[in-house]
Amino acid sequence: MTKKAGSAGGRAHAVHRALKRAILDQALTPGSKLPEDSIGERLGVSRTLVREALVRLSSEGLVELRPNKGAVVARPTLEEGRNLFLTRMALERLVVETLSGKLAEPQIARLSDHIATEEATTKDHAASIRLAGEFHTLLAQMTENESLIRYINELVARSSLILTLYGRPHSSECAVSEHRELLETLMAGKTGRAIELMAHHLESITTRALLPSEDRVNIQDVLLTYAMAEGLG
Amino acid sequence: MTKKAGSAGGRAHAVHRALKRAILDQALTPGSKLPEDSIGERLGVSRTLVREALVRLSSEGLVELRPNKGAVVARPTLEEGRNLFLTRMALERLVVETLSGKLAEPQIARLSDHIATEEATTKDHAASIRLAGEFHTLLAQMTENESLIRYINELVARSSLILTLYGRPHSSECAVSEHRELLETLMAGKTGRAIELMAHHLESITTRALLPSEDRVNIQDVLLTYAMAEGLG
DNA sequence: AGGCGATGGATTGCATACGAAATGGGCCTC
DNA sequence: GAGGCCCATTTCGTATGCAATCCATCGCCT
Repeated sequence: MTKKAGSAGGRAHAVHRALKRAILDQALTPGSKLPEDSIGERLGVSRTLVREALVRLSSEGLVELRPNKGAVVARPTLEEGRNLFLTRMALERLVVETLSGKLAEPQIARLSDHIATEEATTKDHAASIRLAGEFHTLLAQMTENESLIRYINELVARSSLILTLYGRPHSSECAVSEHRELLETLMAGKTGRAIELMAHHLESITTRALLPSEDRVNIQDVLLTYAMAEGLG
Repeated sequence: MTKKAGSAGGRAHAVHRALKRAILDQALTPGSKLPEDSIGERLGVSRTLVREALVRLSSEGLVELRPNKGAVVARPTLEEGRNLFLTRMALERLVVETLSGKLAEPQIARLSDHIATEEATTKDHAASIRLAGEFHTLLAQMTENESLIRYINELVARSSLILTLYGRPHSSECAVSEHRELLETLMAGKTGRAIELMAHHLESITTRALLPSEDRVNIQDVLLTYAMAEGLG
């Protein structure tokens, strides 16, 4: 009865989820080639389904589709990164406005639990990035605003990409304490303050993680570019 | 040298553009079936390309992909519509903030020209909806913020869908005078005022066009829902 | 010896083919 | 005469095959 493979929605969606997860886990890093053949072979599906998944991923901005030249994991520029966080800020503001003073008890519990998990995860760098992102998508989902949820999901995913590219290795990209503080402010219904917190929170990421080490970041970027050109990966 | 068919990017993109345009022009109205075979036959391409285009369109929220049941032009609910305008407001606010006091001369000319065209187009209802939308996408493009541009484009497109579904037939959905006033406020660099204007402008649409005829709209919505459930379409 | 054009392998672009699910109509039964 | 079941048709889901493109390598000509 039950279909054998990974959950619902047809195998095309399964491929999409697999690739997306691989990218967000940094198993596939920005710039990686994504040949239809090898992926299909590895996942046990035909190129057709891989192609469909790649189209979806490109719509989400996670992969770049270069005509006749194959797909690669997206490699956002630093400026695209800054613009992305600007956009994200505008939408997260709406999330906060929508949720302020309106969180129900189970929602609060869920968020609090999640923050606890974040606090407990200090070792694994990649995991803490993922958890930090999930906190924001969790908030978004509670707005029950479909388009808002979709866009926040996309932006959070791409933010991960950007942080893996330009983020400082050992800075706390998303300070967990700021998540807790935000939650408490939302519960108290202090909308204005919550907006400030969220703005500060996201601005911290861009300034703390992205901009301050501008020269270092540029070096890394340039080196990676040349490495790719030389076929080193 | 030059490829024969409709501009660049491969035929899949051509199919995508064709369908998108057809939907926005209301040649294909919400709920219309979109069978892969007939579309492919009509456009002279195979189902493969049509499928790819439909996947893209579903990513943009313009078509709904029902597994094993075919694709239809999206039919947003009234609540989705309201949420969508909320989201759009948050992003248009960012557009206005970014552009206020920073418009260059050629940009101003371009916008002014466009508004003139809008003013001259009072007869054709569908065309005036399209032009009003284009004004907003034009503004967005001037921010040069890639993600912002993409999302505004999507939201404007879906807004058209919603207006064709729930809009009052003869109300001016997007008052042109408000566009002109907004432009002048942006030129003057009065950011706060510009934000107010944009908010009022979009709120006008939701309240003037969507909400006031709530009973009429609800009847239609409810009836359609039941019709669908009964297989009438 | 160095640059330039040809050639072969790999990979994408697109179409077609085949199996599976849903939909609609006809026939049989009650 | 009405209702339900079965089959035919239509449309989707997926795989596969062929032509076109690109990239790298090698050979050739200057």
